[in-house]
Amino acid sequence: MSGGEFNSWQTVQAEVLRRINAREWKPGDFIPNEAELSVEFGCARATVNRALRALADTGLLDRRRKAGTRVALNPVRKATLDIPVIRYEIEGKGQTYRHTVLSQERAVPPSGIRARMQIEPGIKLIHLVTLHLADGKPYVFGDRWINPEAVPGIESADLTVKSANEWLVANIPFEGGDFSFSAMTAGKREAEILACREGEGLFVIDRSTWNDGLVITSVRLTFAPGYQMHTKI
Amino acid sequence: MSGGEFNSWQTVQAEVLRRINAREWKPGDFIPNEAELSVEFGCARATVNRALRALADTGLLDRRRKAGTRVALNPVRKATLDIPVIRYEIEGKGQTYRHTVLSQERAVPPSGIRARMQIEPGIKLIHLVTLHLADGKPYVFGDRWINPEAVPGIESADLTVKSANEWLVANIPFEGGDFSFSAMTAGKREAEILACREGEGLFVIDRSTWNDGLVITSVRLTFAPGYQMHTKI
DNA sequence: CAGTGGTCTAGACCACAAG
DNA sequence: TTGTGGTCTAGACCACTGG
Repeated sequence: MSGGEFNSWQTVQAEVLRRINAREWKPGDFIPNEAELSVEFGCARATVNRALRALADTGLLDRRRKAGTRVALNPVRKATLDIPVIRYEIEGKGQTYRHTVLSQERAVPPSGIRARMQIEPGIKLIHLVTLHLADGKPYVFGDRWINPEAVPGIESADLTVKSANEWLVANIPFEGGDFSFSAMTAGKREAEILACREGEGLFVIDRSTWNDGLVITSVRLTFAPGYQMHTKI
Repeated sequence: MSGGEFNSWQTVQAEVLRRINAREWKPGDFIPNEAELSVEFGCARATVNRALRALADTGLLDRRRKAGTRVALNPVRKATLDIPVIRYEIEGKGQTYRHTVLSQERAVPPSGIRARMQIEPGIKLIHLVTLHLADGKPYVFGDRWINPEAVPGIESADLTVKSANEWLVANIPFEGGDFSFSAMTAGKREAEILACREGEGLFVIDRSTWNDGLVITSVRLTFAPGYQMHTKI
């Protein structure tokens, strides 16, 4: 019964996982507390803590002070997904990257963008449409709004050299971002830009990033047909 | 210069973040080692370690033994996204959930599925097509293949009561899964099942889960138009 | 109130990899 | 070889929250 060499947190984690998988601890069950497990496993409580905390982070355990630790009832697993810069994504596949600015202007944003970015009516933002190409073929195009108030220096940047996204991540820190993933149907504009047929299903990412309570930029990335985003648990 | 009350790892993390954002530590720069920081911040090295490790997990820092810790050069940020059970997702919005089995049979899978699931040619799997409805309207349909070798008891389960996904997560442990997100164009079949127009763009999730080196199930979820997946950094 | 997880500490040893 | 992060420990106190 008493454990053997469970002195590393990975070992403890593996054993806990084994017991969950073997249904020795079933979903909803409380498991022994950290002190008890540390005795059983012959290690420090901090080691048990690290192992259980990691499992809780993935959504497999549910931990609450005083209540204890239980095996999660509804396994809402958490996957982590990488948000790469498009250039790295393309170059990582061994393809050559190029991007072009289709248009750049100051304009009053539509209401949807205004709401997303918490902008007063009538304020003009920078509106930038860019196309990113992999091996010369359209890969994704970005329809981006930038709040110049939140981005000092953007006016003087040459965004035809470095893409807006790259310039922003290199120059403007941000606290957080919202992402949403969806699909859309290619209209005339998308079909032309991405060189695909009208009516094709396209993968879309909408992203806003903010800092100091100010929304910096909001962008819609529309990918050419065939794009896939991957992740693992 | 010497820090004030940086005795919690969150405080240390916040200060490190501030320095990165303020460009006191620029992308690519090495930052002081843990021992030095623990002296400066007046806390234990373990506290600094926890703070820096958390930042490295989000992709903001790059840490290597002997080399040291540097501010990440290419900011591949990591977002975590929840993989909920569809019923909970729908019920969480206050809508009523219902699902129906459109077909269930044993069949030899197409080669794509065979490759994904590492199945020998000619082996029959369980093929299950289900539709999930929110407030009576089509929400998503699942085209699923199940490896009966990896899922004892599936034959006797009534999957019209509990959906296959729910039955699996409740009864079959798994080590990991692959996810891919993409878009497709609604064909005749999708349009009929989801009650949408042919040619609409649809959001698609392909997921495989495995355990003990055996692929348990592979499913393609095709969502009705308008579906969005959200996450935050 | 009291039990549980959350965290900090000081010190120690180890594992890895850069030089 | 040696510096750096990675981890373990034993003990302590704290914070939250269930009863």
